[in-house]
Amino acid sequence: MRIGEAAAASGMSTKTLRFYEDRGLLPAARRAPNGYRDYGDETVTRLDFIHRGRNAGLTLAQIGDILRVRDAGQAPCIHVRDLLARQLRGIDRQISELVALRATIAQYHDTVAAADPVDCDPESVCSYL
Amino acid sequence: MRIGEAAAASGMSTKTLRFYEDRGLLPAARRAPNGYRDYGDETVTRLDFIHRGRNAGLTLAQIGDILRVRDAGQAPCIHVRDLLARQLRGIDRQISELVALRATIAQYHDTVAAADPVDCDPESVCSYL
DNA sequence: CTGAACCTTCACCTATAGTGGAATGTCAAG
DNA sequence: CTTGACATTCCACTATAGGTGAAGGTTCAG
Repeated sequence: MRIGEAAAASGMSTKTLRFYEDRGLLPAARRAPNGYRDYGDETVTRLDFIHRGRNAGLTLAQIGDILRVRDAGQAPCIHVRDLLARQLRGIDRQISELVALRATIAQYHDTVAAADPVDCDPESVCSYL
Repeated sequence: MRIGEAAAASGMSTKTLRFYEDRGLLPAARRAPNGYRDYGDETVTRLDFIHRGRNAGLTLAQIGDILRVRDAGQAPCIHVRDLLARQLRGIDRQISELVALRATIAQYHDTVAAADPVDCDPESVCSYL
């Protein structure tokens, strides 16, 4: 698969794929005889993982750490295990922050929804927004 | 409470507090006769909320939206309700991304932890990190 | 009276995550 | 055999977020 196809399949630009390679999120791609990058299907899977990580608010650096650990696969040392444990704790913390925040916002929402919602003038700027 | 105390109480710099005021996350502070900002305890609570939001991965803009809606309190219009509903959906999406990611990472972690973890040479750079 | 803490304004900084553009190479279709 | 779509590298530039620094001036406690 050429870079354009991989980009299309993952909803990213070719620029972005080369950029990810440069940042170590994608391994240096196999090359066709003409020098073009030649990707396998696993690259699209990997790009989806990156995409999900981004959506979840992880930085490229964090995602890169995880991917590199996963790539290691065999012969994991104790430091790798600890890195993953730290990532898990960080994500757990982030999830519980979000859940708490969600509860707070849900409460505001319920209060607002319970009151008879007055439709304000759509022409004027809503003073709360 | 002066800005320095509020900053210390919330673990931020005075610069940051003025910056938040500028961005609308803090209301324009009451002023002492000498022109110094004079904060009440609720400001520290508010700063903590901002802090938690940041930790959860929300942007200042998102946090600001929530705070402004909360500040509105009375007379909420339909747009406010919709904004809150959108925020909730966004946060739900973010949470589910994180939960999915957590599962994936937990799986890597378990695999690694199951293997007999060899401690690698602490002097050399770990090739996976 | 001096120094720490405050005020404003404006510029600048660092990181993150890309994007644009130039100059060039490859290749399939017409 | 050229034209157009797609590819290559490399360097510069952009946008956004979230601040920080510096200049120049006031206020106040010791």
